[in-house]
Amino acid sequence: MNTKERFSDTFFTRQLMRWNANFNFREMPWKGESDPYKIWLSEIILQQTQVAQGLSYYHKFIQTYPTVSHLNNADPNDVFKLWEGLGYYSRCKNLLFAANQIVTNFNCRFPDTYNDILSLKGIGPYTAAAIASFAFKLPYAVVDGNVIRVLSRYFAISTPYDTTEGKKIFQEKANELLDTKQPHLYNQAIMDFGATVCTPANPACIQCILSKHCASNLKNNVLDFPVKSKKILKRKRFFIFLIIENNKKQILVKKREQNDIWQNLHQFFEIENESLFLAENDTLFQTLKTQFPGLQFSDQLTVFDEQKQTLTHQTVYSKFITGVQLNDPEIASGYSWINIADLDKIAFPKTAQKAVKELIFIKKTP
DNA sequence: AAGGCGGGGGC
DNA sequence: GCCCCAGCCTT
Repeated sequence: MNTKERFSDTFFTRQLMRWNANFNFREMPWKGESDPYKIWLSEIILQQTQVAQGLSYYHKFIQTYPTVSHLNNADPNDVFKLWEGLGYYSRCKNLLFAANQIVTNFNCRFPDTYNDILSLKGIGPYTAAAIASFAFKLPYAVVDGNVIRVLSRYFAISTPYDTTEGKKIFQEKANELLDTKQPHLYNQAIMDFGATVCTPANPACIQCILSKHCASNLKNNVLDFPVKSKKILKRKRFFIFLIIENNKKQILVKKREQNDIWQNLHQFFEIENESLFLAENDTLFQTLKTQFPGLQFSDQLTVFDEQKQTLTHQTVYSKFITGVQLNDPEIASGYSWINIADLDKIAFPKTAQKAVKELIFIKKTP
């Protein structure tokens, strides 16, 4: 083998496929699956989500909605309830939208060309390539976080991947490297390789069968790759949620429809106010009483639960307060009453789930 | 082109 | 604390 061949694309691909055949012991339920519906579900669930985190959701969804028709006929609230806790809730909304696209535009049959798959809501270049290759053996190369990491290190690509130019470069490189005769095996192989060998921190370069030809490893700067251009700014949010109860064991809630976090999930009566949040309880309760004459605050006004949640772009602080009733119905416009016993049928953000659980628990214990 | 979107886990 | 994860949509 001459030098040119050793450092060629075909060398990379051949070595990777060899690793896959002999040393890839990663197991996942959808591996080798050919039902495009199941592959689609697994891919949507795993967008920006680690396998371990998405696994139980995959099983729940397959069991509850075994076909695209089941999903399309479902009550959206039930689907969101099943998605509850997984995050990135627009994925769930788009899942429902796409299920309808498949039923109405494609006569209930999952589309079998790259462009038709790409036309479905919530499916971008990565997911379209994954479904096209895994379900239909079509020659499209996936580019996900794993692929970007492996390629940027092996070829020492220093173009930031989160730019238009970077995306183009990585996609083109991935296309060149693809084993077009067995794209499903190749795509699975490179992602498994990234997830188990060429990991973000502490990559296993010592045992890596590609390390002798890996440009960044040869320069001893593996951890400088991949290169990213933007830094995420984080802002703080302070929410006070009043758990307003009537004398029929009902709680005031509404679905979050605004352009904000937790769209399509539910919330209690919301007050977003930093200084109020940070105030002492006495001051907080006193201010609430004067600012909301339409509410009636009991003597046992208490902070029921307090939470801090770290999201990608925000740090969210939440207080849940009980002991509040309604004087003036006007205050509650946009909200509606729900039986406490039914609170577990609708989806809430993770940060509210402790409060929800305790509410239901209290209701059950007289 | 840039910004927003959840929650969990590794270090 | 910061970074990453089988990315995508909207503006």
